[in-house]
Amino acid sequence: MPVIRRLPRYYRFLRELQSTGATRISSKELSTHMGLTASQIRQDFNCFGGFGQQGYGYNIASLCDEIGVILGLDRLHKCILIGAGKLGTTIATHMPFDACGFQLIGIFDKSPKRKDVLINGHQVQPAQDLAAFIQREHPIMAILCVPREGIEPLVDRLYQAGIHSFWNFSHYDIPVDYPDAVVENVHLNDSIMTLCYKITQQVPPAGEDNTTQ
Amino acid sequence: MPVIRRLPRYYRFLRELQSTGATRISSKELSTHMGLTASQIRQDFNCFGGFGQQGYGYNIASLCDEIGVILGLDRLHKCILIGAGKLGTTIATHMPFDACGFQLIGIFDKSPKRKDVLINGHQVQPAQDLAAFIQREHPIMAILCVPREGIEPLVDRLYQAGIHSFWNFSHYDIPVDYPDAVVENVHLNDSIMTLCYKITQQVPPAGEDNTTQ
DNA sequence: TAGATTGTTAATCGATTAACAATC
DNA sequence: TAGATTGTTAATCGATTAACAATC
Repeated sequence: MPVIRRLPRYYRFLRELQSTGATRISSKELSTHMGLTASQIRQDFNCFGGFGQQGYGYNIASLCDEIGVILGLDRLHKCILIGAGKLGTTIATHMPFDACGFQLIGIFDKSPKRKDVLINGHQVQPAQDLAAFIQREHPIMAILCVPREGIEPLVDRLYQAGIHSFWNFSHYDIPVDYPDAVVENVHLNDSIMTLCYKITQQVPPAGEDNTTQ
Repeated sequence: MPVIRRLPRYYRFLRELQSTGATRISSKELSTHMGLTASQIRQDFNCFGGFGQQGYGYNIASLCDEIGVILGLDRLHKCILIGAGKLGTTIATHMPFDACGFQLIGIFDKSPKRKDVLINGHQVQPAQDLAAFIQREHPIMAILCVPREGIEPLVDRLYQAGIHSFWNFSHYDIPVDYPDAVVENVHLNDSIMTLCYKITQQVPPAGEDNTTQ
């Protein structure tokens, strides 16, 4: 699982490298750029099968392709977006779905006022049509942009209807008691809070105890 | 370090709980809500000193406060934003800096055209004034919203000038070879890619091998 | 063939879990 | 006091690193 979390970084770096015209790289070289050990990199790539060649290293193009397949970037995944408010509209409009491997196939909002509003080519649909829509179109993920009060019953409904992957922007953590559900709780604040803490550690602290890590 | 990454989640959940009027919680109870073991929770809190009381549990309010202090949420950290384009303007306008423990004290852009444009009460300043400004005001973090080509020399300059913490939106990973630097490379795609992969795992895969994660 | 670099196994390190004594 | 629940130590588990044989 920590391996998987590193894959996107590998992917980005290798694509970047590829765009400079490079064709091969060794685990050693890669390790200096990524701040990991060569050993770990070889271990990582070998989790998914031997992509390298002894005495040569890794072919950047095919390595990229392999990682792309693992990450599911070689195909589009259908998704829906729920909550056509400010945040939802922004995401629906500005997120490069295709480039990210997604295809937005529907936007929903429970407010009748928002019905049929056109956002980025999609007519907002009423939330009560969700179950039927899901059964018909089989989207695989839901992007949640609803207020925190609405989130729990909504996730229940979606889960029942067959969506088990969520990208949640609601500023409320979806609890973990859905078996096999995949939830990415996206909180802007998360990063900021972590960063704050690290800053605190770095700057001479103002009188509180220096606990180890 | 994994402990620190869990703190924001603890914090959010406890605040949520607090708002419902609850005053105490045991590690056992907390564990069911958070999907962790009670043991781990006690271990986590004890990294920073004993916040609990035997036979009673934890006082939610004071636990929140303690975690808030650890995360640096009890005070404001000065920061600057660089790159007053579309993304930078959006962040400068919509990010709740205060609520996140930050205070935006300056916006910079290298383009003379953007000079003196007013964004959320801040006049855009020319990038060449950066060093002097940093020396005078001592911001602690820079939010980077510049195109990827510009990022490397910029980070060099900022680092020299005394900023060692970055929140980077440039869609290019800042390399890790600045000692003690704290970089949060924020890629929308990261989450999506990871999610893609997890979806892949979940959905019956279309003919590729089922490697053990 | 010699040099380079992978794939893979074993050793180390760190984080999580279990257990239980301390104590409210 | 008895019950509950923490703080803390020891045991387990998993991930990272080191080492080296396989092989291009």
